[in-house]
This record gives sequence, structure tokens and C-alpha cells, in this order.
Amino acid sequence: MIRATRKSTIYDIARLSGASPSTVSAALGENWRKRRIAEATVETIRRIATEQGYSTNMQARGLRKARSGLVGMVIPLHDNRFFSSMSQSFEALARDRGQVPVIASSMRDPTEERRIVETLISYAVDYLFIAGATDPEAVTAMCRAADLRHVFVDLPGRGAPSVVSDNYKGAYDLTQRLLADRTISGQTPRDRIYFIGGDDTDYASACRIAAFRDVLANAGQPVLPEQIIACGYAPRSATREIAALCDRLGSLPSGVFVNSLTAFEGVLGHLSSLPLESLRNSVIGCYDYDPFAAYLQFPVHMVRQDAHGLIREAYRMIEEDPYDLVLTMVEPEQIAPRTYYDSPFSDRG
Amino acid sequence: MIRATRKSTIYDIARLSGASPSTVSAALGENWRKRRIAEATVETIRRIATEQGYSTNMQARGLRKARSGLVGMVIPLHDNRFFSSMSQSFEALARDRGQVPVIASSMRDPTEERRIVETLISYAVDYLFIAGATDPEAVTAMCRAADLRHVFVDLPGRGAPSVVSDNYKGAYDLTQRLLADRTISGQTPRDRIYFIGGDDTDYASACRIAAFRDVLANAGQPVLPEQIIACGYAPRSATREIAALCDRLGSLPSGVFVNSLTAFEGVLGHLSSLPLESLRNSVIGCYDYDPFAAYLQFPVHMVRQDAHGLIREAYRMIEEDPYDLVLTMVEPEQIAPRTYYDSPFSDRG
DNA sequence: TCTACTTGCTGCATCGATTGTGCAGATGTT
DNA sequence: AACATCTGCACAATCGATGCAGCAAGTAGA
Repeated sequence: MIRATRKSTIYDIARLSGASPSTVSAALGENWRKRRIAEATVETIRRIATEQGYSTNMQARGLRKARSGLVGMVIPLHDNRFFSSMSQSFEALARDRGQVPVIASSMRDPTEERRIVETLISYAVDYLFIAGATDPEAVTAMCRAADLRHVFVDLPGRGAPSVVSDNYKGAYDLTQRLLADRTISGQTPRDRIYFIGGDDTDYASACRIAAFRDVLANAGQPVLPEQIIACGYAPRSATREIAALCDRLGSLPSGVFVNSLTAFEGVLGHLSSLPLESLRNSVIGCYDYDPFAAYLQFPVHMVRQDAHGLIREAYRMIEEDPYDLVLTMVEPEQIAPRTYYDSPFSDRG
Repeated sequence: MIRATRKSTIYDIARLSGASPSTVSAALGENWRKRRIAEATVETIRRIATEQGYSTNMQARGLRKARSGLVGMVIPLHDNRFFSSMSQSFEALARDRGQVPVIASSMRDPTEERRIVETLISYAVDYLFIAGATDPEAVTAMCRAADLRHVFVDLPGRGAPSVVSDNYKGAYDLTQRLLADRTISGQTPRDRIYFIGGDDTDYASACRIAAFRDVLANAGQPVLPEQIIACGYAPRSATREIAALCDRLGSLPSGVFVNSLTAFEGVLGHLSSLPLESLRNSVIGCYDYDPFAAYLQFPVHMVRQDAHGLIREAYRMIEEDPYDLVLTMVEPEQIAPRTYYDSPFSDRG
């Protein structure tokens, strides 16, 4: 039942068409004019190739040409709105160029990241995009040794061009909005704004924390260490931390800057155990965007990062000559709350 | 600055170690015992290889062995909770086996799907997983010609083993829950339950619609054509359709079965313009799960598909001998609402 | 008619790793 | 000592596509 016809090669086509393998190769490729193959010959060969269901063996071609047609991208994880958007854009742009994208996830583990980069080098990828690198220096070292063009995305490296989201600006604007919203009620805010989630050794988080500090400092409210709770990305730890914080303060703080969707998921786990009334005096912001999070029953200020823009810029840089070590910033977008306490959804009735 | 050291090959290692290339190849591989290479020689060669930063050229190996070490997977899109979970699981399982996953998205376009499968065949992938195939027959034809083992996931094909979510059961249970919840208030439900979203030519949607019909038929409420609104996956069209429906009925129907997260996003766009009070008499279910959607201010019954289980089963089938044409079902999980009207979050205060 | 050039194609080496075959030298057997 | 066996390695063919160098025929120019 299952036919095991060996895939046909240029040698098969050569035999069937009476031409030589090199003629077949030229005829099937782009440069048959340069090689002075008669148009009639080209047509015959192509017809036979189609009949035989021929397709180029990319391993052989890659071996000969020392390029594979593959382009690699490393992301921390697939299962994430921001990174999967990057994957989607990356795939589209790669295909536009006739390249085949290979996307691997490192789980934010430096060892795994190195292993992946090595593997991709083994497969002779033509370019490499590294998003959220955990060890940019090591990556650059490996790519240099393999003479491989690479670009860092979202987290910069010093050995290659980098394209990052403007985390500082995004967080600066978000913090300002939180401050503004908090004071809008007219009464003096009763306590401080807290920053929760993420990892302060991570570049993006560090930028956001810096912006958070600066805004508050400019507003004459210098940030205390306890206001920065970089408890990682796991929902569970965010739940624990926000609960502990509410416990310490006796209530929800007047403002919360949540540093990722996963942390927000955790925060929400705690908030949902509180009466909605107790949220009225708090303003919530989340760095990163989710359409459902935008429809919660209390207003949430969000920041949407421009995944497509990041990848577009990264491609531009990697294809550019000269291949410069510049750092490009891409602006994120502020998303105003979709729901308000007094919107229909909020049940004023 | 940028060093362009050509990557070292077994010939370089051979020259440096005084051994022959074939000895080097054997020494670096797994079968040096079978080839009777002295342990001391192996150690020397490996040391030199490490010093030189040698890594196998997978194109050459693949050409020779007619296998690439790559495993392909086609998904409709990356930017989706369900499919990106599949990617994550696929990647993990592939790496456990020392394979390199290549994940491509077809955008649900049959032409693109064919092109991708052809490309993956060109790269001599060892196995191919096709999720949500749009043209399974064509895929099987191509894979047969290339003698390539493949498995269909989430949408079955007749030419290869298939692993699908038990959409019928998932939808059956969800519909039953909606019915039960609707009648729990004691009063006779004032109108019918509606099914919205998805594409009725799509296998998964067809199964779910069938289940929806069956449950209602069994409950003595045969489904009218107008109750099935398969308006696709785009949020916009779901918004339009739910709005139109509410218009026709004069109010929200007493039950809504939403067939995908994207459609739910659209439905939510309309619901959020209504007073929450008007949702009290409706029960909402969504096939597929999102953590934020679970925390809306009205209860939402959800179904979580087991992406990991699907991939695990798919891998089991593709590696199994004999390679049978069976259809495996994986059970989805019913997720009860996280929020209720009378839960703290719902603002009874 | 003889050289000069063009056209259309073929031959062959090459990319790097793998693997069947074979060949010395060492060791063991009687 | 003569023969069998084993150990450790080298040689060369091979996978399929590519591209340089070159060759025979045809055409043009003098």
C-alpha cells in the first residue's frame, strides 16, 4: 500500500531527458541563461521534472553552496503572546524572501540556548535571530566562529546589531498614566505604587524598573526597595507576593505596575478574591497586552509591544550593508483601558 | 574585527591528529567500538575536536544518511494559545529524542500548506506532523511519494494515523453544562441557545456542531438552522453577528456557545457594551481556554484542549511499528467558571 | 579558406560525513 | 614454525547538486 519510490534526482531527470546532470541542474535553477542552455531544453527538462515530482535535495545543495536557505530564530518560549507574535512575523518575512524559518525555544536557559545555537550552526542557517538572549556574549562568540550573521531582538548584545522594544519609554509612559489616574480622584493617594513581576537581572525588566523609579522620583516620591517586587514570571509567585503585600498594607496599594501577562494572571488570581469595591481606589497597569485582560471589570492600562516592528527592523539590520553594531529601538503602544467602573459592563445598575 | 574562520571539518581534525578522516568520523560518532578504534585514539581525536570547536556538518551527514535529524510540524498559526502550546510540547518531545523541530504555519491556506510540506520534504525531515490540515489528501499524496511518515493532529486524514481532540465529547459536555446552568434558576428558559464562531466546513467545528445539535435534540429542543452561526474565526465578524442576533431577539439569548477564543474576543466586544445586569439571564460557554477569559465578571464555562496530550500521542503513533492508520482521540478538559455573579469579584457590595 | 567568436552542452571535481572493504601487524594455537 | 584470528586503522566510493573549464559545431568576418 505505502509506495516507497525513492525521490527522483537530477540524475534521473538527466537520463529521462537525454541531457547531462549539469544541464539539468542549470535548467532547473535560475541561471540557465548565463549557462547558455537553450530555452527548448529548459522547457523539456522542467516538464519531465514536474512529471517526476522532482524537488531539489536541499541537503545536497546546502552542502555544495555552504548555505542552507534556513534562517534560525531563538525565542524564550512559544507559548506566549509576545513571542508567538514574533514567530508569526518572522515566518512571514522569511517566506517572503524564500527562506525557511526554524524557530527554537530556549526556555530562558543559557545552556539550552547555547545548544540550540550550536545546532542551528550545524544546519548552516544563513542568519540567526536571538530574542531574549540569556547569554549574548556566548552566542556572539559561537556565531563569530561560524561566520554567521546574527541579530539580537528584545534583549541587546554587544557583539551584534540589536533591536529592542523601548522598554524605558513604555514603562515611563505607563507609570505616568498610573500616577495621573491615581490622582484624578482628587484625594491624596494614600500610599505608594508597587512594581510586581519579572526578573531584575533581565534587561527588559531592568529598563522598566529604571523608568518606574525615574517617574516616581520626578514626582517627588522616590522609590523604596520594597516597592519593587521582581518575583519572576510565574503566576503563582505573583499571586503569593500580591497577597503578602495586601496583607502588609492592610489593603490593595493605590497603584500596581504588573510587569508581564503571566504575572498579571497571578495577580488577578488574588484580586478576584477581593470585592470589586476594594479595587476602586487602585489603578492597575500591565506591561504587555492581552485582549481578554482588557475586558476585565476594572480598568487596566496596558502596553502593547510591536512584535512585528521588532522583527521587521531586525531583518532590515541583518540584511543591511554594512552590518553595523547599532541598537535600534521600537516604540511600544499604550493601550487605554477598555472597561471602566462606570461603563455598562461594570454593573452600575 | 569579525573573524571569518572557516568551520573545521573532520579533514582538519584528521590532519591535526594524524588519523584518517574515516577514523575521525568514527571516533566522533557513537559506533567507534564497532569500528574497533582504540580508546586512546578516540580520546585524542575528541580532545582536538573540542579544541577546534568542531561541530558536525548536518548537511553532509544528512546527504549521506538520507535523514536530516529534522522533524517538521505544520500548524495553522503561531499566534494562538492552542497551537503555540502544541509547538511548545512538540519542541520538548523532539529535543528529548535529539531531533530538531521545524515548525511552520500555513495560515489555513491549502496552497501554502502544500508549499510548506514540499519544502520540508526537500529538507528531508524524518517525520512530519500536520495540525489542522486544510487538505489532508494532498499532504498524504506528497508524503507517500517521498516515503515520509506523517501524522495528522487535531484534524484527521485518511491516509495516515491521526490524533484528534474529542471535539464531540468536549462540545457535548459543554452544551450540557450550559443547559443545566440555564435551567438552574428555576424559571423556564425564555429562548434558545446559540452556537457562534468557527467554520462549519472545518472538521473540529463540524464535530462540535453535531454534539451541540445532539444535546439539544435529546433535550427535546431540536436546533433550528438560525441557531448555528458559523461566522469564522475573526473577532470582528463575531461582534457583528452577536450584535445582530441580540437585535433580532431583543436581548441576549439565554445561552451562547462560542466556538473559539478569537470569536469569544469578538463576542466580548459586544457584551462589554451591555449592562452587566443583562448578562444575568444568559449562560456563556467557550470552546478553548484562556486564563484571563476565566476571570471576566460573568461566569464563563470553558473547555481546555490537551495540546500536550495530542502531541504526545502523535509522537507515539509515528514511532510505533506497525505504523497503523488509526484514529486516536484525546479528551479535552471542562473548566468550570472562576468567577460568579455572587463571587467577591462581582461587586455585590 | 582561415581565424575568431558564439552557442549549447558535457565532464569532472567538489562540498563533508559515512561506511563497506581490505590490509598490515600483533597475538594466540598446535 | 606455520597458521588462524584479532586489533587498529586507512582507502575509496557514495549521497545529490553545483559550477568551472573545455569541447564540438555553427556563424561571422577578412
